[in-house]
Amino acid sequence: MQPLHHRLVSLLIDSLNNTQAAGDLPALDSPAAIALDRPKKPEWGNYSTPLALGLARSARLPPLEVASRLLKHLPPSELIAQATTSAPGFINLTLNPAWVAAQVEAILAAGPGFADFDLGGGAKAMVEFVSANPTGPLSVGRGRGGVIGDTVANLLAAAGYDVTREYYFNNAGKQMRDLAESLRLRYAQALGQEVEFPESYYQGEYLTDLGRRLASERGDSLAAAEWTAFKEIAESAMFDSIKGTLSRLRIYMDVFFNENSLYDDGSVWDVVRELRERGHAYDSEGAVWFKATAFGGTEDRVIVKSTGEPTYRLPDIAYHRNKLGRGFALVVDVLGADHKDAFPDVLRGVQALGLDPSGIQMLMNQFVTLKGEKMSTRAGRFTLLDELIDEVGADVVRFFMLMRSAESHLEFDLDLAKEQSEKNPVYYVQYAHTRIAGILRKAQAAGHTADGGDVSRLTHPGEQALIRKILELPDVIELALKDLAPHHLPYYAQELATIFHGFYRDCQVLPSENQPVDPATTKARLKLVSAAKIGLARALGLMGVSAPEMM
RNA sequence: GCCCCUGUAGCUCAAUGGACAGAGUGACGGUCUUCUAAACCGCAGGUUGCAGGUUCGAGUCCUGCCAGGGGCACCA
Repeated sequence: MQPLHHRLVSLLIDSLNNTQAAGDLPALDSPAAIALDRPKKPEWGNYSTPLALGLARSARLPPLEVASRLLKHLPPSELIAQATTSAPGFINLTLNPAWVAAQVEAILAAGPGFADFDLGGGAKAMVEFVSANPTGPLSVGRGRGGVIGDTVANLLAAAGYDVTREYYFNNAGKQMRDLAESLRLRYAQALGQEVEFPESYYQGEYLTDLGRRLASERGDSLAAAEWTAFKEIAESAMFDSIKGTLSRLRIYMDVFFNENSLYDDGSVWDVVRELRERGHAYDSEGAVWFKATAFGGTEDRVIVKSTGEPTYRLPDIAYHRNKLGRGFALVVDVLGADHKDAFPDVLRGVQALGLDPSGIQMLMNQFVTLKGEKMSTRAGRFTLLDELIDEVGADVVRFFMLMRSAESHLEFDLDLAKEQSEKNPVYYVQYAHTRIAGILRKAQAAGHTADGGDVSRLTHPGEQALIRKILELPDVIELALKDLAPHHLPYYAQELATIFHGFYRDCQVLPSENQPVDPATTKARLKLVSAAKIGLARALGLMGVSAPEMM
């Protein structure tokens, strides 16, 4: 179902063209975008636009005059019941209640695919997220990027993209060597040896546990083993842990991309060679520099150290070229605040290779605090994502991680999250869904069906408001994608739940002893609540939150 | 010192440059022999960090300050 505002904007564009063609407005440059708001006051209709306010100056006419001329040429439409102007120059559109009511059938026909629409045209899109190196279990902070990335992937799929979820990691380098040596020492300790454990090593308890397990399972057979043996054991254990945690949050990656493969296939060094050939890399002080300043950077960057080793920037550039080379029209990098400043250099690198970086977008998320405590993996003073899931469950973790805009700091309110009551917004939304499920169960038991229900009876303000709200979901999806702002989803879900609860209060569906309901009304309302159930379930599903039948 | 993000009700946060800045939570007061009260209704709460500017219109854009977070490596 196409976002509703597409259809309304298209009417306004027609109106603008018609008005100009009729000579009622001079020829003007069409505005780049036509804003459409949902006004607060009922007398301003369901949608309004400041279009005329923007045109007034170049048309040399009062805004209100522009608005009424536009209205005169607004093409007739089944969507619109009334179009008015209001000071200082707004155009207000009221949806046609008959059209609104009829959409219930369309929602029911769409079923679980309701709110899907074609924006991507089947183009390949990738969301790269989590991307933690396998040096430890996932922290709470990683959970935010994980949930955000997975939800953006869901949104892209709903909007007609062919989506790949990708996890980028590096299992070489100093980090992994430190991890291996840390494990070796923990293993030695578990065997009863007195060893000094350097502060720079990984302090986390998970390695102590793993060391003990090794000691009990393998005895001292690893005492003389190479560090690479410990690396393999640790890496495998850490990936098991990471994948396990992600699956508890219903996150499943399509691709685990190893940075090493970019060395194995030579593409890292190809980048250096090509940058040199294009004149965008040069040697200085024994290192190879990327001329980032030629692409708007504030300073040039070392890509190969004087030791001959690449810096992190080089494989990053090679990786992003690789992404584009795999045919992804859209690439979303979900990054933590600590990596966002490196992103522009990656784009410049890709551009320097002669590629178009415009399809690569960044979704930065700020850190998560839990009870005000800062988290640091290396110091081992962090709260594990697994512990948080144990505490509040996957639904609450997902919903809370999505609730704040990504660039805003997220203070995870554990007390509220643990609250299994009306205070918790997750349950508030889920409860609306179970209320509907309850009505449908009861209807079935009592022999009420929606068969032959006439949705044109759905004219009550509570009914109309509910339908209009359900119809907003495609618009919310599009907005969330345009701004890469998945937090619009939990807000929408809460609004939809609120409006449903209001409907529930005002509009009895099934007859009861003290509340008789016309059988035809029951049938029509059964259709409506089924449509509301579809909308709620879809909104929850996009967030990866379950939609329970009973609570 | 420079760059990026954030600063909005007591608290946690929304608000594509549009109309009188909204929710939740907390406080207070109501509504259950219910289509499940995990709900609903009412009431209270604001100089949108500060100072300028841009325009028909600024929480939103620009400049300068202040505060918090993140970065500014031949670390990732």
